[in-house]
Amino acid sequence: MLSEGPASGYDLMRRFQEVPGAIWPAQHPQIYPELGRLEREGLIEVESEGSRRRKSYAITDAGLAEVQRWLAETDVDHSLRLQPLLRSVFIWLLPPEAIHQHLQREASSYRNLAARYRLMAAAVDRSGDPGSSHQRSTRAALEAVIRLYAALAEWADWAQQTMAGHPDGQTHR
Amino acid sequence: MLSEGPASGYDLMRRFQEVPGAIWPAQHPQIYPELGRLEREGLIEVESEGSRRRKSYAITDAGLAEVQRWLAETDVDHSLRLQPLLRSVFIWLLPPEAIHQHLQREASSYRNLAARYRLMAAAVDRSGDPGSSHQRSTRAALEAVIRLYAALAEWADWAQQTMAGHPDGQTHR
DNA sequence: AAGCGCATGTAAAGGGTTACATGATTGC
DNA sequence: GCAATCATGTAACCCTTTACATGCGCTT
Repeated sequence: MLSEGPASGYDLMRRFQEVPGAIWPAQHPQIYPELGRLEREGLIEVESEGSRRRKSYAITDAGLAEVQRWLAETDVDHSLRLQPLLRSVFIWLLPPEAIHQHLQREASSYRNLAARYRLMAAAVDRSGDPGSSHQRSTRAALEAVIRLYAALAEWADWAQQTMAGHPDGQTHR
Repeated sequence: MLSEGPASGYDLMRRFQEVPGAIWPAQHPQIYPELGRLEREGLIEVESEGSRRRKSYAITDAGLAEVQRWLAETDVDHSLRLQPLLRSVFIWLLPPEAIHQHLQREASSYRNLAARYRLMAAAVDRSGDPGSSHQRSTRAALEAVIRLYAALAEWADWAQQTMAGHPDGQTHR
């Protein structure tokens, strides 16, 4: 994240509450030790110190090279380790009414989330520096989040149909 | 997973290479200690011992109640902590050709994955006990995986358009 | 002077992966 | 007898979360 410009641990913490945090949450107990580690490894450096003990870090050339190496050379992990999907595997253990209710709520959560990120995307589209690569990356990530939540919303509707009452109906054990 | 019937650690390990493993991978070093822990807590019990030290576990009433409690009472985690999305946030650090290539490959990976799970889904649809709740749950989880990979494939195509050449073009720093 | 938000840390515990390690049975 | 597969485990390490803990500076 420091490749976008210098920042303190506190700055990063707040940034993690916005776009990147939607995708990869992190809180301060993870951030501060990691900044220390990266500094020891020479991938980032203290760029300035401010009031209230504030330390601002900047990425080094070695750090930038390492990010680029990671992006270009490491294998992509395509697994979908999503808790709602795990739940869906075992949802049959609940009584039919509870299944119905659960999927209903899920569908509505997903639609809310999709709407929230659509707003964020609109804000990005409006705000400055519209054609920069960095901006377009952020926008692309947001687009993925929007599409995935939309897909999950439609899936929850579909699942409700599929799980719904049936002739035979083995129920919840 | 033992709510579907008794199984040994080895059985579970293999099952994790199939449908549940697509969603929540786990390997044997996680499985065996966990079986020990669950047994100590009375949520599962040794149902039988076979040759080659094989121990088959079955879920207890307390265990079943605990799964149901988890499904019904705990908050759902809706975050999308997906590595490809994290990568997309920083992809602008690569040169345009590399971005193009990366997104191209991603799109193709997602289409392959979607196709693979469509086959699995077809196998489930064909195979026995077609209307059972358990079967329908598995099928629903597979449907989610298929739809998500399909959505990611289309997103990668879209992102390629969006990231592609532009008048201004701040490039990779 | 009190309270808020800025700012940084540590400790303990849980979850997950990789590597190391071994024993038992079956089929060729 | 040998290889493959069944079957189970441990150790070390990394990542993440929750809880505990503290100090600084501005505003009212």
